[in-house]
Formats: sequence, structure tokens, C-alpha cells
Amino acid sequence: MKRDRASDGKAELILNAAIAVFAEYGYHKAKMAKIAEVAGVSAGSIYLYYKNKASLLSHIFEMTWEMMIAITSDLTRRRDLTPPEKLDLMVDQHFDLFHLETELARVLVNEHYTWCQLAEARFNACLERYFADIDSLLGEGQRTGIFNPHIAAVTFRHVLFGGMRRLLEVWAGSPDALPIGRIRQDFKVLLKRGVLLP
Amino acid sequence: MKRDRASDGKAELILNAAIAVFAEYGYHKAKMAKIAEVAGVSAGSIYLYYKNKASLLSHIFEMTWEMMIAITSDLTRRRDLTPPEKLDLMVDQHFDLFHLETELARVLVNEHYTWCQLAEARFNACLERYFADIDSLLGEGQRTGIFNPHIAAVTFRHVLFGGMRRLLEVWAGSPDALPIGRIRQDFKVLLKRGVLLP
Amino acid sequence: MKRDRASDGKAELILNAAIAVFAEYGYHKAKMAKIAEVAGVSAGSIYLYYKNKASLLSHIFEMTWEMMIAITSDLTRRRDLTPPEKLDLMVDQHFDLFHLETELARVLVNEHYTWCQLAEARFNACLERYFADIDSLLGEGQRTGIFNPHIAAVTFRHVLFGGMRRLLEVWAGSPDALPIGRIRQDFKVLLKRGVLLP
Amino acid sequence: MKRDRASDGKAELILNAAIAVFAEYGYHKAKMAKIAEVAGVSAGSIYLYYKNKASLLSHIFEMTWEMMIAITSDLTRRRDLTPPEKLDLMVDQHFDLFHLETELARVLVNEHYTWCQLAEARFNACLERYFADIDSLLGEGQRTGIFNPHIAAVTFRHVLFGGMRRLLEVWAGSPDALPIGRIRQDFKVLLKRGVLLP
DNA sequence: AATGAATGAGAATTCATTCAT
DNA sequence: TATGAATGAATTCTCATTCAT
Repeated sequence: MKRDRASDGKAELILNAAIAVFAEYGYHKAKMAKIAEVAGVSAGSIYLYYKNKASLLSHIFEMTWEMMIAITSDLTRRRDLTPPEKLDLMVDQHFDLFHLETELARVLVNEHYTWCQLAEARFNACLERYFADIDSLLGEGQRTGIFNPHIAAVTFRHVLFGGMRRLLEVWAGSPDALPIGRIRQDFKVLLKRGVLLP
Repeated sequence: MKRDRASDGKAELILNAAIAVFAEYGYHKAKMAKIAEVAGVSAGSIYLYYKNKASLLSHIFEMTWEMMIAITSDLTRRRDLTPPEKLDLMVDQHFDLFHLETELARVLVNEHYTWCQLAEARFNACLERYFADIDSLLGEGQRTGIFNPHIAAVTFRHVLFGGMRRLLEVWAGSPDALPIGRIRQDFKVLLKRGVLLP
Repeated sequence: MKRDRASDGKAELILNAAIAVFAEYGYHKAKMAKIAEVAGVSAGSIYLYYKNKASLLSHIFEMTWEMMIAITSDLTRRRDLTPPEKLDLMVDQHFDLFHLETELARVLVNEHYTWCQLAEARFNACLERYFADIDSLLGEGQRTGIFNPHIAAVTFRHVLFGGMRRLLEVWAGSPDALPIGRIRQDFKVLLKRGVLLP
Repeated sequence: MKRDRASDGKAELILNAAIAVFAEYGYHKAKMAKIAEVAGVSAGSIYLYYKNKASLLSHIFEMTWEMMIAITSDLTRRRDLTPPEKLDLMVDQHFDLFHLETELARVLVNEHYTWCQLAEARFNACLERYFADIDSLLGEGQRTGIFNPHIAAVTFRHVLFGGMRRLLEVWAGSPDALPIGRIRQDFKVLLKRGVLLP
């Protein structure tokens, strides 16, 4: 489930180097030569494992989206949790996913648009599956009378995604400056209860 | 409040062309020659008004942030509105700001990170002022017992910003596909009441 | 004989500005806009008086070469001086010419090659007349048995020119650092007597 | 002592191409693409060996100045020669250095000022060492009563340098038009004896 | 004559990608 | 597989010069 940074595979090695370099410089300023250097291979070797620079980014995103989709997919199918509990767990698992992967989080939030431009088709496929799960979570809550039935799925979906992305963005920018534990609790409360006192 | 796209000023003309081209291609794929063509001036003329490509983006962001800061700044100072009313109005005014400026919205959400990399100092100055106002809005609500006092300003700030940014991002990507009126209502409800029924 | 820096003529004004700017930045880094600024006219106005940037340099060189040729021409024709006295006077008058015109001296020594490239024909015309006078001075001395008859004119000509140019180059680079009076005396001695004691 | 133009090293190949192109067009009109073409490599390859156009010129000058300094440095230290003999040898060796390197000579004399502007620090270091040696040569002759003690080092230094530079300049401009052997003899005589007969 | 905004040709440089070894 | 030297396309920015006013 988690990327094995100590893997012996060259492909893995290179991908991890790409994550580190993209995180530090951003995709457009990142140089293939620097990625090769960090990975400890030659520049030419990258192309034995990845088609080009863009495909490095694609792999990073797809790998991560698979993990994120796995989380939401498992969650929404569970029968032992109420929708609010599922919501809480989803948020927690997302934060856990990136907790030790600051660099990955940085690439994910900063290069989201770059990725969209690269690979619109695949990008849509990932997001659709992801959002379908969130929608079903919301729908379940609305059908059972726990969630506000007036809130459109499209809104909920993007506020959840956008809020979480922003929190990760800020945290990943300076991981030690933010109380990540506190923030995720607040986020869960906000999502469920809003800012108004009842 | 709205940029005058028919302005006689060359600088305005060029900036609007830059917005259009950045919106269509993204900053990195946008060519100065294309911006010049859209603006109806020669490539060299751009440099009479803007130092370089980066400064075009900076101007776009600073112009827009000034407008956004003006909104929040005015709002938070008003004495005729309760904090929840201020929150609603703020969201509405932000959506209004971009309602007819799809391209500007696209640049703003898609190139946020590009801008951060360009001009970290100015970027921080804008965001700090903006977030300070949001914090004061939250603080006012918490002091008067209307808002949940347990929610940290940092969380609220970024969920509000991140949620609104994501909604704008999706809407600006295909403006006709989304019921923008519905979405903003839902967003206001979510922020205030959360997804749970009381 | 000497450039009138307080002249009312725009052409003069512009040429003096060009001298100052070429002296400071060198011909290739000098900008027409800067010359216009220093001259207190608009960039476009320069072109009312001079065909282009190159012609500014040409005018500077030709003006100066006329003065230098006037010196040598007058000198060599004089019947009241012996050849060694003429030589001394020529050196003195050249130094006098540039004594108060550091900037002109700088342009002359630094942009010599630039000028050659621009205007080979005119360049040759100037130098030929100049060198012809020096040759005649040498020839007169050699015929009258005062100067060493074994020294070829071509050598003498260029050593005189090259030595004087180098001294001016160093002096014009930092006018206060060099004892210009001492240097010109030494130069005259070297030319006439050489470095060896008799 | 002589640059090996048939060297296998790409760096050497490129530098020689740069010398040829700088000699033909002058530094400012020389195009990197032309240098690449002459060297038989691609334009991008130049940048594998040299940081930029300016560094090509710097390398040329520093390489040559090292050779010139080597000549003077060795000479001045020799105990088997009198000062006048050293002077003669120095002139001869300088002429020998450039005898088969017309293009190098052209670059050296024509782009001297360009180089000064590029790299003032290194430029000074080279010239200082060079002039120090010439000064010591003069000083030795003056102390031993062979050379005229009234001639300042600064004058001698620059007349020697300036005279030789000018002779090279003229010769390198049209190598076949000048009797280089005759010229160097005359120059040595002029330096030592002057133009006057004793 | 004077202006100075506008032009646009021109060139250095970068860097992802290839391919001979 | 692995290398890394070589490639060359691609693009920003500069600045001398022009010309409508």
C-alpha cells in the first residue's frame, strides 16, 4: 500500500527520485539530470523505465490515486460503519497516507494542474472513480436521513477534496509548523457540523 | 470592480491577452508571441509594459488579490452584519467576482503554485492580509458565541479557501456544466451547518 | 580645433553624449536610449543628425583623426624645427590633445577595432595620411643623418603609434593614477635614445 | 608551446573554432552557431565545455597569457643573459609565439578591451604578473648600469607592450604584407637604441 | 524639427531525449 | 542493461531604428 522507498527496483528508485526533485523544484524547473543524479543512475537510464518526463509525473499521480481510491473504495463498502464514521475514517486515512510522505504530498497538490494538462483522459478516470465513492458515501447518509439531503453531491465532493487538498498543501509546505492532528480533527468537525453552533 | 476589457490602455490590453492565453495553455506552455498576437501588439511591445513573462503573471495575481482582499476587508469591518451573514456575503462576493471572469478564475486556480514560486515575498503578503481578515471574522463569531470556539483559525481559513478554490476550479473548467448558483448555496450551508442534520 | 562641449548645436550635444556613453560602457553595451538621455534629447532625434549608431562612432573617430592629422601635418611641414624636435613636439601635442578629454581618449583606444570593422575605407584613409606624415618625419631625419637609417618606416610608425596608444589607454583608464607628465618625457627619451645608455 | 589544432579533445576543437570565428568576425558579430559549425559539433555541445560565449573568450585569453607569462617569467630568471639580451629574446619569443597563429594574434589584439570588460579581476592578475617580470628586467638593467635609470618602469612596460601589440596587430591583419623578420629586428633596435644615432 | 511608442529581427542558451558504445 | 556525450528545437528578451503625430 505504501511505496517502498528501499526497493531494489530501479524503476522505484527513479520514481522516488522524481518525487523528491519535483517536490523541491516543481515539475517545470525539475531537470531530468537532477532526477538521475538523485536516483544514482545515468540520465539515459530513466528512459529505460519511463517514456519521458511527463510519464514520471503520471506514474506518481496514478500510483497515489490508486491508493486514495483504494481507501475510499474500501470505506464506502463497509457495512460496520455509519456514514459519519466513514467520513471521519476517510479523512483520517488520507492524512495518514501522506503523513510520512511530505514530498509526495507536495507534488500531488502543487502539480495537480500539470498532471491534468498531461493526461486528461486518465486524470478523469481516476477522479471519476474517486468522486463516485464520495458520492455514494454522501448518498448513503442522505438516504438514511443522517446527512442533509439538500446538499448536492457535486458541492460536497469538491469541498471535501478542496479542503483536504488545501490543508495538505499548507502542511506539506512546512510540516513542522502545523498541528496536523488538531487540523484533521477540526476538518472532520467542520465537514459534519459546520462552523455554527447548533 | 470588473476589469475593463475594452480599455484603451495598452497595459490593460496586454494583461487581458495574457489572462486569456495563460487560461488556455497554462503559464508554461503560453508563448509571449501568442500573447502579443492576442493583444494585437508586437512581441517587443509587451516589454514596454511588463518586465518579463513572470511579471505578467504577478500583475494578474496581485490585481486579483487586491480585489479579494478588498472584499474581505470591507466585509469584516461591517457592523450591520452578523458573522454568519458576513460569511455568506463573502462567499457570494467571491463567486460574483469571478462569475464573468472565467479565464481569470482559471489562471488563478491553476497557476497558484507557479505564482508562489515566482514571488514568494509578495505572495505571502497578499495571503497574510487575506487570512487575517478571515481569522477576524471567525474570531468575532467565536467571541459572540455564534461560532464553534473549538475550531482553530488555521483550519477554518484553509477549508474556506481550499473549498472555494476547488469549486471555482471545477466551475471555471466547464462553466456551463455546473449549477453555480446551487453550488454557492450549498457551500454556504456546508460551511455553517456541516453535512450532518442537527 | 578642440571640441566645443558647450556648443548649442544638437549634433554636437549628441556626439558628446555618445563619447561619454561609449567611454563608460563601450560601444557594444552602449544604448542609444542612454545616449539620448545624456544628450537631453529623444531617442528619435539622434537619427535626425546621425544615420545610426555606427555613424556616431565614425564621426567621433573622424573628428579626432582630423585633429591628429592636423597636428602631424603642421609639424612635419615646419622648417624651424629639427626632426628630433618635431618628434618631441608631436608626442607632446598628442598628449595635450587628450589631456582634458579622458572620455574621448577612452573611446579612441578601446573602440579602435570596432571602428576598423565599421568603415574600413575611411579608416584606411585617415591612417594613411597620418602615417605618411610620420614617415616623412622619419625620412627627413634619416636623410639628414640624425636618425638611424636602418629603421624601417613601417616599424617606427607603429611603435610610435602603438606606444602612445597604450600609454593613453592606461592613463585614460585611471587618469589620476599615472604621472602623465613623467610618462610623456620618458616616452620621448625612449623613442629617441632607447633604453640603453650610450 | 603551440596549440595542437588536431587534438582529439572536443574542448580544444571548439576553442580553436572560436579563435577562427572571433578572428574573422570579431567577438560581437561572431555567432555561436558559426563556431559550432566550424568545430563540427552542434551548438548545444559548446555548452558542455564552456559556460557561455564570454567564457570562450576568457579561455582564449588566459591560455595565451599563460604562454606569454611563461616566456617572460623564464627569461627574467635566467642568469646566462644580460638584460639587453633578455629584452631581445623576449621580443623574439613573443613574435615566435604568434608567428603561426595569425588568428590567435588577431583575437588577442582586437578583443583585448572586450576581455577587460568581461573579466576585470582575472585580466588584472594576468597583466600584473606579466608587467612585474618586465619591470624586473628593466630594474636589473638599471641597477647594473646598462639601462637608462631615468626611465620609469611604467613607461617602459607600456611602450614595450603597446609597441609589440601594434606590430602584431598590423602584421596579423595582413600577414603576408609585412616583413615580420625585419620588423622585429627594428623593434629591438628601437627599444634599445632609439631612433637617434648616437 | 522633435518625439517616444512601437516594432521585429536576431541570438544565446537550455534541456529533454537519443543512441553509439 | 546502462551510459552520458551529443543533439537541436524551441523561446525569451533586447534594442537599434522607424514613423505617426
